[in-house]
Amino acid sequence: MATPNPTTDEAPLRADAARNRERILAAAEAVFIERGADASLEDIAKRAKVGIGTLYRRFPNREALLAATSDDRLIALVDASRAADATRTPDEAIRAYVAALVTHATHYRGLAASLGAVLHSGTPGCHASRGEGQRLLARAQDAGIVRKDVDIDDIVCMVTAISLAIEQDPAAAARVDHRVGLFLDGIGAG
Amino acid sequence: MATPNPTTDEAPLRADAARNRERILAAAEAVFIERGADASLEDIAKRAKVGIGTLYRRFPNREALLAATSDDRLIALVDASRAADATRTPDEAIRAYVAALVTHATHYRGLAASLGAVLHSGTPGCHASRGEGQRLLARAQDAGIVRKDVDIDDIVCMVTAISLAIEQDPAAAARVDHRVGLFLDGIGAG
DNA sequence: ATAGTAAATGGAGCAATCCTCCACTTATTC
DNA sequence: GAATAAGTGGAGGATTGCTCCATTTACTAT
Repeated sequence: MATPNPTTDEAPLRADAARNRERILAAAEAVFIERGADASLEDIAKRAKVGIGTLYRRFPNREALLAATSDDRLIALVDASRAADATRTPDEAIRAYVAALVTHATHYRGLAASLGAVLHSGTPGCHASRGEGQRLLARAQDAGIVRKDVDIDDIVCMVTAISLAIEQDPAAAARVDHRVGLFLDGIGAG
Repeated sequence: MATPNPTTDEAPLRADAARNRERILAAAEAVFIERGADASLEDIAKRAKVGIGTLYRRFPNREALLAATSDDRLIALVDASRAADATRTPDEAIRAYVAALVTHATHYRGLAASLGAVLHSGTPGCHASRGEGQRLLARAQDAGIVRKDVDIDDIVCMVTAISLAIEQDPAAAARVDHRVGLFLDGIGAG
């Protein structure tokens, strides 16, 4: 029984390990919000009341930890987008989704710069959010409002750039919709 | 004589210090290109044959060093833009300038993410390049080919996005003009 | 129950880097 | 050729990243 869980190919965690994993994630979220994405991993281990070795065993590097803490929020964001799908035009839907991603990427300082890596990490939330982005993009392209040669990574770069600008100057947060509009007009099939 | 140099309010550097400053800048440029914007500052000091204390005295943090190494190139870029001004339409001029900024921002890995900070650092090159961007933008807006609600920071955001895309996938470099075109179409006063 | 074993743990310890501090050196001025 | 202000270098403390492995713990089969 190498693959007891059909959605992953990893053996299930032992009960104590699963508990610790959750504790690490909760601590990481809290510390990242307090101190930014470059916070000390030892601080996180300490707050989770776990040895540093345990943290590294479960999350081999900072990226993995960032991705894992993002996971729940990314999935929630995808669910919300799917739920609202029927009530929105393709244009509204993709704008709303991009704005939601920006909100996610500015949840704490330093996350924006890692967004690209997080969305390539292969976690469930990463897959889900890329998938939803692709779906909305395809829908917009089918509707003829976005060019065919735009892909999901173009969108990720756009979200990253808008988020970095907010990090450097929080006043830019007021211009998120404006900028999303600029970019989407830019990639529009005029 | 507190302000012997009318363009800055700092006392002029002693001859040896000015020499070392140049050596540090040259070393920084080389090391950043080799190892990216997060290279070790001690490596830079070593290559400049200067103590680490000297580097910190002149450039109190990494941002300052990044901004200073960008300065010459930014000024060259502004000069080139001004020189070519008479021969270009407002549209051509702004496209060329944005493309030049992208080239600058992709000069080494990690610079794109700092572009916003560099262009807010207050160095001469930073002022000059923002000023030139504003001039070209105003010219394009007066000519009715760019929306009135676009500002220089929107442009910087756009340059950042395109540059990040190139960093993640160097093949995207071939599509710079294409992407600049897309986004400038987007901010056009259609 | 309990013995066997594979998984999990924690933290000591080494390496890399940041950045400060200050005793010493050097350029400049009068 | 003093006087002095500016500049220098690098030792060293602090922080952090990450590895390694002796020890502990949860699960399983009997």
